[in-house]
Amino acid sequence: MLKKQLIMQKAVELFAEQGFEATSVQQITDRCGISKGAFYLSFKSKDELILALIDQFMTEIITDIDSIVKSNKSKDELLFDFFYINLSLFEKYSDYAKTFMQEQLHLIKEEFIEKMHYYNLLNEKTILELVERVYGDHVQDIKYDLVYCIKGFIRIYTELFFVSHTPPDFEKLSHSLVEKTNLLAKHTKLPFITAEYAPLLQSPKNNEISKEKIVEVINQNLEEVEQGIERESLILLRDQLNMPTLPRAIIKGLIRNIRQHPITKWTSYLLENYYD
Amino acid sequence: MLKKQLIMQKAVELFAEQGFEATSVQQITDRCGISKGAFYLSFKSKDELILALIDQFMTEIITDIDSIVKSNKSKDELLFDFFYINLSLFEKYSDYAKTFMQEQLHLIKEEFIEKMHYYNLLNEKTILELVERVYGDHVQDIKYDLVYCIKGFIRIYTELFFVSHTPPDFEKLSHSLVEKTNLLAKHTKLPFITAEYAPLLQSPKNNEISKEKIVEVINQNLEEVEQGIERESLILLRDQLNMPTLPRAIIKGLIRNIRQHPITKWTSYLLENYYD
DNA sequence: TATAATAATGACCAATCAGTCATTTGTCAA
DNA sequence: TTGACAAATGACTGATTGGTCATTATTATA
Repeated sequence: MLKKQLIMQKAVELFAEQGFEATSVQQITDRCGISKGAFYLSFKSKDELILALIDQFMTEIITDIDSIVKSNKSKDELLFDFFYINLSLFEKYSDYAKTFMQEQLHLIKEEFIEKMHYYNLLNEKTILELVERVYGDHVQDIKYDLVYCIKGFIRIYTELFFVSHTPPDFEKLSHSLVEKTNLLAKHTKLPFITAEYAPLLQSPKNNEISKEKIVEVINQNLEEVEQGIERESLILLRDQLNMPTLPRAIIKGLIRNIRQHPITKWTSYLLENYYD
Repeated sequence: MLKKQLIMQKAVELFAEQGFEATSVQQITDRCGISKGAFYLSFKSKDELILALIDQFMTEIITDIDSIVKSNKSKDELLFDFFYINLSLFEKYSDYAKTFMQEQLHLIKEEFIEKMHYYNLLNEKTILELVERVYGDHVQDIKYDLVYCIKGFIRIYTELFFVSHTPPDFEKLSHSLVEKTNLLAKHTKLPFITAEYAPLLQSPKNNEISKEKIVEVINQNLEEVEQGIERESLILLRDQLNMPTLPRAIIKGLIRNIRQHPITKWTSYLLENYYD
């Protein structure tokens, strides 16, 4: 399990430098100081490594952002924190971001694209929730537009940091983006994304978080998490999925218990959105 | 020369589908219905093909957009037309856009990245000129921010079209983006990109358009353009670069003469910016 | 220390690639 | 019809790839 993490870490470094088509398994194992054969003890194939990296990166980002949006911060703080965390995460995981954060990047294999698509929709849902929380019903007609403007802001300023190599002032940028978003929210009269585009955002075909899927993820978690509050909470939560008996407050509390742990926080995100 | 165009056309199709790392020369020649050897009669290497494609796409886009910005349209029309043309061009050259329009895409070779960087800076300069023309001195402090917001808008809505496969309504979107840009231009008080970022935009190291470079491009044009107004204009303009004698009005007129021709319009762009 | 079980190795394989070049095909004028 | 030249071909090469597997090294157990 430790070896696996080492490979993923070195691999994403190389991918950010060269792209994964251009990075060979040999290069990865060389940088890890292990043999080529050892790679295939951790991953069945190079593709599986890439899928694992996408999962690791996207679940990390999405849970942290969703956590901010769902926190009980004031409306004023909320938008600022959202931008600030978002930008900070992209900096922290800049190797991942460089490798995967291009929407229609050449992920060649359909499998990769689908996965990114799925995570992207989850992310859009979170941003939509943010907009609704911050601006309430006043922005009903323009909320989808706001989601895309926010995405556009983040995209282009992140790119600026990647290209310019200047030390980023996330504080200043976040304040600036809050102002811009507020301006658009208050004055926009001509939204572009109206009803006909909305379905894209509202959980299409495979965007749904199913009970079975969550149970699967929990069982996976249980293999990796030792004794402790998290483990107990996981087991109780799994039982609740199959046979609900406990009151909502308790369930909420159990979800809270697994919010912080790096292995289980994705599960808490899934559950939180399952019970909404 | 015709063969070269065929190869470029089919190649960019395949690149948009698979990315160029994953596309083999054999695949390209198969789709063209020619042999592999014939490819190397038109291009010295696969890399040379990619560089040629970047040149073709970026010069096409940049000249057309710059042409709009430099036209004598009213301020009201200008911004709308800018968005409309920009979006239309991305649709027209969607295969190119899919392949190249990802800023930090894995163009692996330093050479590719540099080229894209260069063109990107030219594009930013054009957008800056647009902002200055439309909003005048009122936006002195926030103009660089506006440039990036405009880029962000275009980026994210283009992506939306690429992903959603819905028929795009450029008219509606352009109106919407005009409104958004106007809002930001009128009310923004907290710009992010101030003096310290500005140098990035103001013709750095290799962003300059040199006389020698233009002469080189003109000589290349002359090999491809037959007799006609364009050819005569090119020769006169080349002479003017080496030994200026004619008044500005005449030079402007000569540049106009080569504005429309597909082969020479990039030259007209270079000259226009050389004489500004 | 001896034995079993697991972890790690790297030579090897088949497939694929960009690029080459001897050969063939096509196209002229004489 | 012939011959000279250019255009086009595709079998071939050497290098690189993802992935395998017989062998070796390491660790744990008795």
